[in-house]
Amino acid sequence: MNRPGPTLLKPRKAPQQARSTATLEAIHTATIQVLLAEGVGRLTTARVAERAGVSIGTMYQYYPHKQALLFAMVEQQLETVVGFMLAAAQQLRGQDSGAVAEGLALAWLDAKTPESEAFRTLYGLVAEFDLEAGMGRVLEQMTEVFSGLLAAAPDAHFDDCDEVAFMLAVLIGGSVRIVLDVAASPDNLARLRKELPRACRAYIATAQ
Amino acid sequence: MNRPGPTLLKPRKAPQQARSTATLEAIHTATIQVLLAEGVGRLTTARVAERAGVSIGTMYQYYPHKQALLFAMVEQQLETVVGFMLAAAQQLRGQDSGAVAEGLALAWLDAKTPESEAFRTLYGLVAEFDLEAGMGRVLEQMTEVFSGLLAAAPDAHFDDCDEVAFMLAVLIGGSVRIVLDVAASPDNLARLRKELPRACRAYIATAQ
DNA sequence: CTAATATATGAGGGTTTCCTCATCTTTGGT
DNA sequence: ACCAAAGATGAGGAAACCCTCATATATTAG
Repeated sequence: MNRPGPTLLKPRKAPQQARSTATLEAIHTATIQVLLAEGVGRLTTARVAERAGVSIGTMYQYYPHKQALLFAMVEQQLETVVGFMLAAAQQLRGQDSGAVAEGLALAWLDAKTPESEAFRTLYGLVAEFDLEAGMGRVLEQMTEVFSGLLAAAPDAHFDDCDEVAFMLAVLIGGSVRIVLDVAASPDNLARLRKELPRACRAYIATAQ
Repeated sequence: MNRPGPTLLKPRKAPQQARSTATLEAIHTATIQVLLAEGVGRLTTARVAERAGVSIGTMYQYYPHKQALLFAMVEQQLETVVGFMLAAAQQLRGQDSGAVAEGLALAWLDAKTPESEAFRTLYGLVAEFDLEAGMGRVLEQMTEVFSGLLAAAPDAHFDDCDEVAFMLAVLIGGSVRIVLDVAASPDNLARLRKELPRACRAYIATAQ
């Protein structure tokens, strides 16, 4: 994997006037649109610029190269999800372990479902450079949060809290991802929403 | 997603002499090697040919274009996994539902772990064209097999066998995929191998 | 109003990549 | 030993792509 040095991935400069903020937004949404409409293989600077209604050069005022743009966008999406989950976690603190498990599952679904298309398309880029690292980071963060929540649950004590939290994160993250990725019919989503919380509760119950 | 018509993805011609079979093998392994060493972005016909020790033209004798080669390789990998799981399923037929759940989890792990690198790199291509369809197909097949197995379990009867089977497939497939993808340390694999069967058993137990 | 700064433009150089095709070599049957 | 079919070659045409830079326009502060 030829990951460019981290420095090279940073944006070139931040917008300072309202005008440029809008341009950046346009570029970002255009990127998603192109990705959706044409696929990763046809995601080119020219196409993005055209769809955004800006010139090619404008893009390069803010990002040193294509990769930096994509990296920034994925990074932002990941942060959104993490923020959402942290908020949900606060809501669940102190509840019984079963409720925590169910709540986390539902929260994850709520975080991912609405903009699932955008997520999917962006994750198509994951293989392009070293984004596994970013997603691994998110997984670790989630494990930590989950672990704290389970430790604070009044009803139970676990042998290895981290292990259970890791498994929970993996079960939730994995199943949601796979359904959104390869089988995102409303039907399957309904099934998932109904069964995943139950599965998580069942796992937690037998894990203590 | 600009999926090329299905016909266009078919190999150009099949090898008939031993020599060409070897060349094809060389091309296939070279593809994986390049993918591992350089990443999707740098997977070019020239690089593959060079690594395989054959000429560029030779590749195009068997595949009409790059996509067809990649498509064929992914397809083959998927078939391997399915075959492996079908064999495992036969072994589990007639056992109790808990044992079936555990067995399926372990079988899936065994199918995916050994060549996890090859799988990972190939799945990096999934976004390039319409491979979600292929993976969706596999998921459906697995759901069907799982469902049959659960229905044949002597110890229990489920309200909606298909639903449970679907969820089981999603839990197993998702968690294994995510760990191999983004957190494939030996440590995490050990955790998964220990906890996933337990989680599956727990889910099945509460689902009837 | 003016100067200084921020933002936008897009033609085009240099590179990379895909794939063809005319030509040559190897193989297997007779 | 001979030949038709199978297999292999690789220079190069055509297209796509990334990114720069000299130039032009908009905005803000003083």
